[in-house]
Amino acid sequence: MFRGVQHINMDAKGRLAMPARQREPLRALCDGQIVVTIDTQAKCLVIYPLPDWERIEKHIQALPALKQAVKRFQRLVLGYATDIEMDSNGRCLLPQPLRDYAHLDKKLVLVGQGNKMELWAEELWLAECEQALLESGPDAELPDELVSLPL
Amino acid sequence: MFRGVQHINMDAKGRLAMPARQREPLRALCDGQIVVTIDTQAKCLVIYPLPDWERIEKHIQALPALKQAVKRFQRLVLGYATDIEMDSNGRCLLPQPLRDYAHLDKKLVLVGQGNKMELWAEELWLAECEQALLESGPDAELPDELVSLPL
DNA sequence: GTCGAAAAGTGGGAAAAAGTGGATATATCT
DNA sequence: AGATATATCCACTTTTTCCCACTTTTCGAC
Repeated sequence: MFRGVQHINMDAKGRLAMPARQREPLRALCDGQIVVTIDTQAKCLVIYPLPDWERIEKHIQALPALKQAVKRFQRLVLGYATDIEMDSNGRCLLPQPLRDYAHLDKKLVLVGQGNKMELWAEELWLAECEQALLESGPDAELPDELVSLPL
Repeated sequence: MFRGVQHINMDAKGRLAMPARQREPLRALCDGQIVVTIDTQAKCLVIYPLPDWERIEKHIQALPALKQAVKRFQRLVLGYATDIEMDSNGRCLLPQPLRDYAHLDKKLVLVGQGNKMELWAEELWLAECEQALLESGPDAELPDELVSLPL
């Protein structure tokens, strides 16, 4: 399981070192084989262990492709999905198109989400946090699903 | 499986170098034998490994050809479908009619879609992305199939 | 608290592979 | 038969990949 918020750096070649905390889980789950794609709802990337992604990919491909909105969703999410492997130093090389989409430069934030991780440009992550706290904070009106959560 | 968004160049002779990432899959699946045809719903080309295309071709041919709309679909998709082989350098020569249909000039984008790939003029791809992000982005009303996706 | 060892993070460089352009040979058409 | 167009091959340049070495941090022991 992937947990925790970690600030990490991407080097000049576009390589990012997986934090030690996530390395062992990654080796165990997928031998360092991950798939990175985009989140269409936010300017960030999502990182799946390869076997998990393959299941999700099947779901997405099974959708009715004649609906224009569905087809476009498939194009983005399947299109950007990229196989990536950790090198011997535990680093991953992110292809330019993915970096561009999420506006990644040097300072990044890796956010555990249980079965997957999210990768943000630090600046965008801070903005997202702020916004999210407005919507989930003390003065917010929460949707029903949240109100009834057994925390 | 074909994955990832890759920006590539077509040279003056209309040749395009398959990115290294896709070459091994292509050699394994179809020994470099592919079929390229048009997507009737978007101004792009689709690239299939030959054996996959042969299955799809059968399906299309089996459709009721007396329906005008079906017949016309067949004409386009079967008509444009062209056998292409990678040369010794891993390059493919795209016939003029296919280039014309998708408005391909120098800068192209190759988009993996699992079992097939799409080939776009860079300019049109960017426009398509923008449109798709409007329809699947943060403010979009998503169709039910997408809302219920377990990502 | 400080020192030391080990692990994690970082940068750079050399070898290999991929991409690109051009040249020569082959086929086709007039 | 000549000329044009097409295809195949070769050679160079650029990029990518892989690996090594250094710095920094963390953890543990004294």
